[in-house]
Amino acid sequence: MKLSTKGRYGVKAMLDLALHNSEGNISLKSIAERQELSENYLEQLFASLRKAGLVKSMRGAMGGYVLSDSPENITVGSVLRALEGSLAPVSCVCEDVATECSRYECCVTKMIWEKMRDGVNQVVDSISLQNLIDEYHKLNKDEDLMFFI
Amino acid sequence: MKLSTKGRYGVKAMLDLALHNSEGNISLKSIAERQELSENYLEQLFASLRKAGLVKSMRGAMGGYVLSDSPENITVGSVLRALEGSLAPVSCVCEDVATECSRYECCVTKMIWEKMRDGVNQVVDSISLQNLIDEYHKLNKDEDLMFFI
DNA sequence: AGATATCCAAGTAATATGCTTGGGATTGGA
DNA sequence: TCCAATCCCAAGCATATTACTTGGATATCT
Repeated sequence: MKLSTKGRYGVKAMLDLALHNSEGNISLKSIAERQELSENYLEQLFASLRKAGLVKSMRGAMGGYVLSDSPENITVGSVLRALEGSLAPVSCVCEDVATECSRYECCVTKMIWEKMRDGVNQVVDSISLQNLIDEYHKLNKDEDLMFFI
Repeated sequence: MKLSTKGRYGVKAMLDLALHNSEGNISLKSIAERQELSENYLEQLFASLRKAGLVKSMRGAMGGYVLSDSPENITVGSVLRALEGSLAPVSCVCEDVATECSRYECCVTKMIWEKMRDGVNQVVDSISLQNLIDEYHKLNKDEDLMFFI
């Protein structure tokens, strides 16, 4: 039950963006270089993040992305769900597009999947980008690399 | 971040086994028929469950499987981990074989994955097969089908 | 005009999933 | 003693998913 690279890269990229939040538009090129990710692949991730309203984009020279809201108001959960879809462990209890199941009402195991879904959501919704920034500065107190995350 | 069919089928099959716990050896054939699963595929799942010590097997005619312990003492978590491996969302925080990472000590996002892992484990380890049996009887109070789960 | 960006749609190699197939070994009963 | 039922084991395999790459179009600043 692993996250795909979309979720992992997406959180990294969003934290990178948050750490450079005051510097205006941030290009995917610079994020890709700092985090050692494929720029073209990041494009796809940021298309989803933009559609989810988490980032705003500016095209052209000096263009790039900025967070749509302050880091305190963007949770890891919203980033992950924007990129991975529902974090439910089975599709029948997805918040977005729960797949139909004939015995939905009498399914015993459904209770498990719902609790797992809620447990995961509770964790990721309680972590904001600001929490990650704070953690970052705590870990990198001396050497301020602003680099690998 | 979905479970594979191994985890889903495995929980269903283990609940089926628990519901027939008093009837001696239960063949995969009968479980496969009741739950509409592939018998051959179930063989693979039960190989893992047996290695994990969750079921005991008896070969030959009248053979089959029984739970190794009472349903109260077998958790959904142990079943899922036996079949899916660690439920950690990324491999660097797997309990079993965490993959190496050069920046393990200074990784900011690691905190997220650990919390997700712990959150999921807490949920699934708090649900026993007996809890599912109780739930089953509650939902099927009138018609006692002993069939679909 | 031209460099630097985002945007968008396909294409693709590698990997994982969800089984099936084909055997072998063990056991209980006729 | 034989045979049917069962677990056990290793491979094979079609399909789907993943993790990108490629090739372009469009917008913006200098």
